[in-house]
Amino acid sequence: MSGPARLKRTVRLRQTMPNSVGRHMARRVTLKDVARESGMSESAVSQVLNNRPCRLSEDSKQRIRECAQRMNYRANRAARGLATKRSETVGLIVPDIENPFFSSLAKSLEARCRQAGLALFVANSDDRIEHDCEQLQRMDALGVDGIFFVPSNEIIADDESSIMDVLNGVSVPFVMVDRIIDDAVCDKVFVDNEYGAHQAVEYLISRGHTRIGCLANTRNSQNGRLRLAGYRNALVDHGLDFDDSLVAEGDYHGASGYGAVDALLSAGVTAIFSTSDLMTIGVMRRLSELSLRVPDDISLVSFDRNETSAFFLPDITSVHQDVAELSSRAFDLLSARIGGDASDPVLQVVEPTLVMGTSVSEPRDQDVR
Amino acid sequence: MSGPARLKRTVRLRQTMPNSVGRHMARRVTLKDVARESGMSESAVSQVLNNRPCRLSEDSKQRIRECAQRMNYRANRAARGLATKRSETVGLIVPDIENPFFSSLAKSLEARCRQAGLALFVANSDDRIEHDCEQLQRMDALGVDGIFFVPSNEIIADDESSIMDVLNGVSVPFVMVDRIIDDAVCDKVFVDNEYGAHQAVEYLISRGHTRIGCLANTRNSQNGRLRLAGYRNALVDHGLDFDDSLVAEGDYHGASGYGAVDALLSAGVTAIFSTSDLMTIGVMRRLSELSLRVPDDISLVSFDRNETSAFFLPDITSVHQDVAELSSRAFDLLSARIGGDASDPVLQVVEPTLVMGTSVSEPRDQDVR
DNA sequence: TTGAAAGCGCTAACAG
DNA sequence: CTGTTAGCGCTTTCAA
Repeated sequence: MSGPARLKRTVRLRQTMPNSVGRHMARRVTLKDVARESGMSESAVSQVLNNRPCRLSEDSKQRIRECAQRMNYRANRAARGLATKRSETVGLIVPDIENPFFSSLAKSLEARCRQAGLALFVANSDDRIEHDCEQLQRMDALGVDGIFFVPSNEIIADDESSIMDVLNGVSVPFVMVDRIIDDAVCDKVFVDNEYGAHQAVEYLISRGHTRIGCLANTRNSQNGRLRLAGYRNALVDHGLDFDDSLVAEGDYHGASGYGAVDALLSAGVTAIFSTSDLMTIGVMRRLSELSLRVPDDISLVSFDRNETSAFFLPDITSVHQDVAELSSRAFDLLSARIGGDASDPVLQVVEPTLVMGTSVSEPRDQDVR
Repeated sequence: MSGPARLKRTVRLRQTMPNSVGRHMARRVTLKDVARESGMSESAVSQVLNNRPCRLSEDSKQRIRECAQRMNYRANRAARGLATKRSETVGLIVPDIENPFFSSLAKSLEARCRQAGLALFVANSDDRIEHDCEQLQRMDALGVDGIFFVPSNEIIADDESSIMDVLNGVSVPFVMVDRIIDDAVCDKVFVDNEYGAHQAVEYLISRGHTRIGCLANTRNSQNGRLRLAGYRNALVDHGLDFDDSLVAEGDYHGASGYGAVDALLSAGVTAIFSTSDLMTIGVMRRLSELSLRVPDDISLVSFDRNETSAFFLPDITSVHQDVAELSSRAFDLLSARIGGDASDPVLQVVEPTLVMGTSVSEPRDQDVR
């Protein structure tokens, strides 16, 4: 349909700017330039442009401002930061920016920071411990005022020791969000994953299910283990046995959800608790291939709810993590620390809620055994 | 199910570190400290730690390295940047980090940058022109080495003039990605949206469809308009009439897809070309509610393909934008500019491909009219 | 009212 | 082989 000629098409064209070679990049105008141009001293210019309480004649002030404007002066923030030890910039490190939960967190934090006049820079660690360390040090060395940090799962799984050194070496405040390294001494805010799962499963039980499958990422996710724990505890709390064969291992991606369905079905489940949205998508696809309908043939509860999954049919009943609340708490905490608060580290828990959809009904026939 | 007591639970606890007040934040150790400690000059330390070709005795070198290590010295990058005019950091500005296309772009660029020893910081503009300007200036002032810039739609829609000033004032190279401001003088790399849409519609036509609906965001998306143009041109190229009533307006979100379906159906379409994944989700939901099956009752082609939509049933035939290719080109371009390349600005086009799924079949009965 | 001077932490050119 | 010096661009104290 397209010849290979269409591929790798590169157009080299002369743009609007007359005989420009590359883009014209003016040397940055500095404070000194403005000082010279306005006939004032550098310090005077600095004062005025930063609205410092200073006693210069209105005349001089005007002249300075006018000059700066005309010359299109903008302060070099790196230099300013060097002098003031403040950059009005904070960082966020996430394991996977493609994960809707984290991109939503990023957006939410960004909005909050902007309100406060801070810029937020997001870095992706790819869920790799060494990248966490790199980014942490880099942001610190670059002079951000504080850091929101969502650690890699690998860290929590492997060894906490290597990162502790890095963490201790960071010279700005940071708060740990969503995923927690127990030994770290810092503010932490996270969602009560265990409780969320507990609610979900308790609900299924209340609708009459007794053989409930659970799909969880326990291998490399602390939160995944907590969700499984919530599942287990809910069963136990209601006098049901925990049965290994009803638990499937997933990895937070669609394929693992897809692949887990058959085993769960043959174990005779009447409901599935899938502990992440992405996996739920895979589950639904497989169910659909098998011509099983939700909730008529099988009930389904999920975790999270992104823009995409919100449009599924049927509406999936799912555990909702309040990202806005999470961001807001994290922001307040970091903000206070940046402001100099030196009180003891704090642990804050955001409670998830079960959002009702239409993906759950009573089990079809009496349970087999 | 949970008393309000569980909400807003805040635990204030003493952490592992014995009588710490807040987190212990050591003063950052500086080059001077290392110099003093090792009995060498600052410049010597600097040379050694940066592996500069310098002629110091192995002995001194060792001592310096050992000292730096022991004192846990890490260079202040802001200061270094001030001195060297290089930060080894580049920025990316995207309109909406929650949009899977952009988060995927971010991740891809990040990987590419990391390979090259650059850190990538991502900023979100919320598709607001003033935020674009802010972020651009801020990154510039902070001393990044270059910027990947995906402009807000608003810019392209509203007025280009206001941002041109800002763009001209930026003192580091930048490349425009995916969305293009025509007047800007800089490297640009984008996907041929018009051609992608053309392929999609041509394919539908080849399968016998003549009444094809199009769902596009033309109001505030240049790329949306291009996709519509591709649709139109494909029709015309194949001797079909362009019919206004077969075009619905969307906004890239699920709800608009959902809402557009009924009108298209009553206009008698046998196939729908939905120009974005997110909208397609809404379309599918509505079709499903109406008990219309894809592709038996209606054919569907989409644009993009993210992790979520890849798991839909049926597989949606869709126009695929090669994010890896896009990033790679953008990176090479920026990289060259950072390296000093001053040749004329370049325009690069990445061709999208139509990925075959199973969402298209021949129209059911002969077309009505 | 205003400016000079010192310094933030680092690098680089040049002189011993 | 090694140290001194002079900045990078900005802020801030303090003296004039």
